[in-house]
This record gives sequence, structure tokens and C-alpha cells, in this order.
Amino acid sequence: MRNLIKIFKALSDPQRIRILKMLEIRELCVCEISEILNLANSTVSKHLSILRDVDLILDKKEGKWVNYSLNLENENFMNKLQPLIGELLIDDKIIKDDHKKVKSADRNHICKIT
Amino acid sequence: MRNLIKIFKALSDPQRIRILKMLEIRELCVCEISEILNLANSTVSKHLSILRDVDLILDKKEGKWVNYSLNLENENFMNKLQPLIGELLIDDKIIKDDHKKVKSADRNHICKIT
DNA sequence: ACTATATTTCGTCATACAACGAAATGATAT
DNA sequence: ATATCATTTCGTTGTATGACGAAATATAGT
Repeated sequence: MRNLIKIFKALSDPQRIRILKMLEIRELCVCEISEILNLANSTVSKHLSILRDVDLILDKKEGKWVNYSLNLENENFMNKLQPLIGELLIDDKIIKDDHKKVKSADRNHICKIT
Repeated sequence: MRNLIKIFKALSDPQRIRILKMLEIRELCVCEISEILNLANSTVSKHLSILRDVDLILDKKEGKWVNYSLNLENENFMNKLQPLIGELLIDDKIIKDDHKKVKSADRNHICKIT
């Protein structure tokens, strides 16, 4: 039960849903996500740790970046939850905008600590 | 997005998950659920209104009782979420106990305002 | 070693939420 | 219509959560 609740709680925040949808496009680092969501790095880092804690995403350290990606091996998520989220967010304007931003984002321009 | 978040929030509470699982056995009234979960009627009523608000359950007034049941016509829930919840709660002791209690509960004994 | 920058951790604050009891509402039966 | 009791609504309280900035940690490049 504990784990089930943690999964649904992880999915109960719009910013975390936006993150999951952005990761469908490609893997991203904290500062790219911060820029697109317009949230502090520390806030995004916390969101990512919550998603990672329930195995929805994976992190991979590459040089000074940490790249986050969907955990494609999580069958519960990929088979049931991700399709449901996709259906319910068809035509969601914010998600569409996020996707555009992900496609055009270049972390070497975005990521300078402010 | 709003609705998606509401659905996941509705599923993010163990008492509400227990209620959904109990309703798989049969329809129930507020006071039966209160007795089994050991929560105040007002608390259970609130949980039920949250589940109803996202169309996971239905209510049907019958005499002085309000009978709550799963909304079998909610395809998102029945096809994706309910099976997932079922899988993740296989062997959950609390759920098993709840099921036993539901099967043996008689609202005419249980339901007297205290 | 030093600087720059990416990320995480920590402390704080405001808001959201689950729980309760008491009061209000609705329906049955006497 | 009055009494009974199921349910909902309301007000309150403690806890959980999302946000931030500042400080700590880690890596790259000079």
C-alpha cells in the first residue's frame, strides 16, 4: 500500500507530470527543466528525486550534468499510467508548449547559474 | 491537466484506496465504511465526495441510506487504474481484512449513530 | 589550486489536506 | 409532527507538501 500511495502522490503534481511528458521527447538535465518550468533548480531537483524514488525516471551522471530519462523498464508505468496520462492530456496547451521548448532548448545556452 | 491531477490526488490516500477495493465486493453506505475503516462518518463522507467528484464512484439514494458503488462505466479507471491498483495490492493484508469485513458486515447492526 | 557551473541538501514559509466533533439537512417510521 | 438516524457541511487542528534562497557537494576546465 505504501508504495502504491507514493506512486500516485508522485503523479499528483502538475509540474511532475510536465516533467514526465517532457522526458518523452528526450532526456533532460535539471537546469533545462528549471528553465522550461520556470522553477528554482532546487525545486526541480526535489521533484526529480520524488519521481526517481518511485522508479518512474532514471538519472545518469554525465560530466557535470545529470541526465534524467523515463524508466522504460517500469512496466506498470509504461503500460498503464503513461498511456492514461497521454490520453488525458491530448490537446493540453501547456504540454504542447513544453514539448516545443524541449525541442528547441540548448542546455549550453540555458544553463548558467543566475 | 486539472482533472488528471484531481484523479491522481483522489487515488493518493490509503483510506480512499481501501474504499475503492471494498466497493469491488459490493456497494456500501457511509456508516458501513466508517465502521470498517474506523473513521468518523464525516471523514468518510468527505472521502466519498472526493472519489465521486472524479467519477470513480456513483451514489444512489435508497431510503435513508446512500449506497456507493464503483463507476463501472469509467473506462479510464476500470481498464487502467483499477487493474494496476489490484496488482500492486495483491497480498495486502489490510485489503484482505477489509474484504472479509465487507462480506460479513450487516448495516442494520453496524449503523447506529454513536 | 582556483574558478565556474550543475546539482543536492537544508531551513523556512505558505498553502493544502486528513481528521475530528458539532451542527445542519434529509428521509423513515411511529 | 415528532423522533430517529444516515449523511453532509462547517470550523478547527495538526501534518504534509511545494516553493524559495542559501549553503554544501561535485565535476570541468584553466
